[in-house]
Amino acid sequence: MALYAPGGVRRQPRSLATRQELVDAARMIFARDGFENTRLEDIAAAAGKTRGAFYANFKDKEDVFFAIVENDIARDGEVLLEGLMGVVSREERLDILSRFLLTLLDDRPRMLLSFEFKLYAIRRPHRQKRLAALYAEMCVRCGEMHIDHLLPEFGQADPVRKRRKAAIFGSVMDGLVLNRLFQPGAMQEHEMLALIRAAITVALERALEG
Amino acid sequence: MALYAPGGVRRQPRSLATRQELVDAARMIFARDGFENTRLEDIAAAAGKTRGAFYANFKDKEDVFFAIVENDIARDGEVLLEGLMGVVSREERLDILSRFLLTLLDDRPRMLLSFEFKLYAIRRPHRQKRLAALYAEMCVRCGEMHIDHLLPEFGQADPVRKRRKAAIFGSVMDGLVLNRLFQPGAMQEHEMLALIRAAITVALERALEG
Amino acid sequence: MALYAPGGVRRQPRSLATRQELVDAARMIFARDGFENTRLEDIAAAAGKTRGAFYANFKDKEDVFFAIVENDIARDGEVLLEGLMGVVSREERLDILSRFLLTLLDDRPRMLLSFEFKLYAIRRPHRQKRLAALYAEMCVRCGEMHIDHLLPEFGQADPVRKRRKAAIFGSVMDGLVLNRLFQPGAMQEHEMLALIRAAITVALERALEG
Amino acid sequence: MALYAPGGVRRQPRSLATRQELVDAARMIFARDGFENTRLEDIAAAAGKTRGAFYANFKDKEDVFFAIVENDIARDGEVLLEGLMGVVSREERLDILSRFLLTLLDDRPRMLLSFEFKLYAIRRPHRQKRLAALYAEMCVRCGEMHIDHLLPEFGQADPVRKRRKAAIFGSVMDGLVLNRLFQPGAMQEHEMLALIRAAITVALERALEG
DNA sequence: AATGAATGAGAATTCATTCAT
DNA sequence: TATGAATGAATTCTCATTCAT
Repeated sequence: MALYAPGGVRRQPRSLATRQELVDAARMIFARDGFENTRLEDIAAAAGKTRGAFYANFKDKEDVFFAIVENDIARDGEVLLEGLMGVVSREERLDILSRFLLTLLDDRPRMLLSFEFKLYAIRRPHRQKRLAALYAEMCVRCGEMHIDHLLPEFGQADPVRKRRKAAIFGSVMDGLVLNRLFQPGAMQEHEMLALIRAAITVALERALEG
Repeated sequence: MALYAPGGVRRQPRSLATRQELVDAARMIFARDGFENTRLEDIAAAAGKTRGAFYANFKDKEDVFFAIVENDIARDGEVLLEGLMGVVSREERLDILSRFLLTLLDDRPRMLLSFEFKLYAIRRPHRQKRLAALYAEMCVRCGEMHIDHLLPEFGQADPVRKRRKAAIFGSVMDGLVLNRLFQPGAMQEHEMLALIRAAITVALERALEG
Repeated sequence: MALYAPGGVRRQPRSLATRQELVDAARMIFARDGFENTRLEDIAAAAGKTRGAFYANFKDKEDVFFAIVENDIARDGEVLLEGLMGVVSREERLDILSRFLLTLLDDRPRMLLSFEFKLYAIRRPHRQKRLAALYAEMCVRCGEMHIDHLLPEFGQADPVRKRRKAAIFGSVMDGLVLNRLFQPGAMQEHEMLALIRAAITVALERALEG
Repeated sequence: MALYAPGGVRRQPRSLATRQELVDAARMIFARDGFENTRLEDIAAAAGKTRGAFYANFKDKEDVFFAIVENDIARDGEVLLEGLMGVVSREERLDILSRFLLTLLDDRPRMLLSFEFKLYAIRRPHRQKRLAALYAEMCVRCGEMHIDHLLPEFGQADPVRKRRKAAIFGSVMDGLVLNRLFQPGAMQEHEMLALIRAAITVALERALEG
C-alpha cells in the first residue's frame, strides 16, 4: 500500500534494509542541508553506503525525497490515536491535540522536511504527476489524523474539506517551526500553544459550518 | 544609512542604476527559483546585463541576497503608517493592521524571500556576522512597524521584546504564505484573517504582560 | 612509504594506474607550460582522461604538483647508487657524481619542475605545512643521494648540514638548466662540468669543516 | 635608444611619469607574484592608478614585462664601472667583481625578474621577434658589464662569445638567488662567494682560450 | 545489489580587455 | 590621458549520473 512503488521493482530483503537506511540518512541530510544543497554522496555516506547503493534503490534525488515524505506520512497519527483512546470530553480532546502538535514542533527534521516539500512543490508547477498524488494523500491523511480521530462525527467529510483543514494547521505549524528555529527562544511555549489553539478553533469552525 | 555598505565602495550613478536593476532582477529570480537554485547568470540576464556586471556589483549570490533583504526592510512600514494616520479607535487600528498583513501575503516574491532568508540563516549558524546584524534590524523594524504604530504606548518596548513579537507575526505570516502557495484556494480569506487576528491577540497579550 | 598519502585514501588498481597516468601527464604539461599556465584540462587530456578523472584522484593543481615532486624524489638516487657500487677511489667517485649531475641536466621536465617547485614555495610562505614536509624530505634526500653515498664517512651528517649541501648543489644545477634552456648552446659541456665540480668542492669543504 | 618603442606612440611628460610609476609598480608585483599570477589591476593599484591608465601606456601585460627588463638592463653596470675606476691589479678587479655580484643577489625583485624573463622566454619559442631583440641586447650588455670593464683587453670579443660568458655568470647567479630564497640561511656568504669565483674563473678561461 | 571509477554538464569566478565618458 | 563600468572568454570545480566489474 505504498503511495509510490519505486521504479516498480520488486525488492529483496537485503535491499529493503539498505533502502530504509538510505531513507533515514536522507531525512537527516535533507533536513540539515535542504533539498538543493543535499549531495547524494552525503546521503549514501551517512547510510554507510556508496553512491552505487543509492542508485540501486532510487531513481534520483527527487525519488528519495518523496520516499521520505511517504514514510513520514505513514508513520504519523499513531501516537495521537493512542492518546485519544477512550477520552470522551471534547475539551480534553482539544487539549491532547494541541499538545501533540506542540510536541511535533520539536521534530526538527520532520518539520523542516515538510517545509522543503512544500517549497519544492510550489516551485515545480509542472512535473506534478507524482507530486499531485502525494500531495492529495498527504492532505487527506493530515486531515484524517487531526480531525477525524478528534471529532469522529466529521470523519466522513470530503477530501476537499480535509485539505482545507490541513492548510490551516499547516500554516500555523510551519510558521512556528521556521520562526522558532530562526529566533530560538523568541517565543514562549504558551504563545505557541495559543496559536495552535487558534488554528484548531478556525479549523473547527470551518468544519462545523461547511 | 544603509544597513550594509557593499564593499564600502562609493558608486557612480551609472553603476548605481545597474546595481538596482540587478537587485530587482534578483528578487524576481530568487522568489521564482529559490536561493540555491538561482543561477547568477539568470539574475544578470533578467537585468539585461552580463555575469561580469554582476560581479562588479556584488561579491556573490549571498551578497545580492542580503542586499535585497535590506532593500525590502527599508521600504516596508510606510504604507501601514499612512493607513493608521488619524485613526483613533483601537478596534479600527487592529482592523487596519490585520488587513494590511493580509495584503502583504499577496506579495509573493517578498514573502518567499523572507522565507528563503530564514531558511538560509537556520542552515548557516556560522558566518553570521552580517546575518546577525540584518537579523536584528529586521526584527526590530518588524516590531516597530507592526506594533509601535498600532499601539504607540508600547513603542518604547526594548528590542528583545520586539523580536518576540516579530516571531509571532512571522510565524503566522510565513505559514500562511507557504501553505497558500502550496494549496491555492484551500484557505478562505476569513480564515486567514482569523489566524492573523489570533497572532495580533497573542502579541498584544504579551506586550501588555511584559 | 609514500611521503604524502593523497587524502589518505586507499586506491584500487584501476585507479592507481589512472593516477600514475595523470601524474606522468602532469609532469609533461607542467614542464612545458609552467605551473600557473597549466590547465587541468590539458593534464587530463594528455593522460587520455577527463577533468572528472583528475578530480577523482587529486584535490587540485597543487595536489598533482606535489605528487610529481614526491614521485621524482622517490625515483632519484638509484641510478647514482648503482654507479658508485664498488668504486673505491675518491677521485673516481667525484667523477661519477659530477657526470651523473651533468646527465641530470638533460632531463628537462625534471629540472624545470624542481624550478617551478622552488618558485612556488618562495611565493607562498604560508600554506607551508605540506610544503615544509616535502621540502625537508627533498633536501635531506638530495643530500643523502649526493653526499652520503659518495662519501659514506659523512653519512651521519645532521639534516641541517644536508640542507646546506643541497642548496649548493641546487644552486649550480638550477642555474645551469635555466640558462642552458634560455641560451641553448651558449655553454659547453666542459664549462658546465667545471661549475659542477666547483659546487662539489664547496660542498665538501663545508662537509669537512663542519 | 630604447630597445623597444612602446606602440610607437610619442608620449607626453605627464604620461611619462605615469608610465614610470607603472613600470616600478609592475616590477614589484611581478617579483612578488610571478608573471602569470600578476593581475594588471594589482599593478595599476600599486601605482595608484586604474586599469585604464595601464592600457593608456602599455599594450598588455607582456608589454610592461619587457619594459621592466629594458629598464633594468639600462640601469645596470654603472655601479660596477665606478668601482673599477682606477683599479689596476687584476686580483683586485676580480675581487670587486665578485663582491658586486654577491651584492646583486640581494636585489630580490631584480633577480626574480630575470628569472621570470628567462622562464618566459624558454616557454615561448615562437613570438620571439621582440623577445629575440631583448634577448641579445641583454646578453651583450651583461657581457659588457661584467667582462669588458673588468678585462678591457677582451672588450672587443664578438657577441656570441659574450653570450657565452653571460650564460656562465647567469647560471651561478640565478641558481644562487633561487636557492637562497628557497632555503634562507642554508648557504653561507663565503660559499656563495666561492661559487661566484668559480664562475668567474670558468668564464675567464673561456675568454682566454677563445 | 553494490562498488568505485569515470564522465560531462553546469555553475561560479576571475580577469584581460574594451568602451563611453 | 585617465576613469570606471561592463564584457566575455577562459578556467576551476562540483556533482548527478553511468558503467564495468
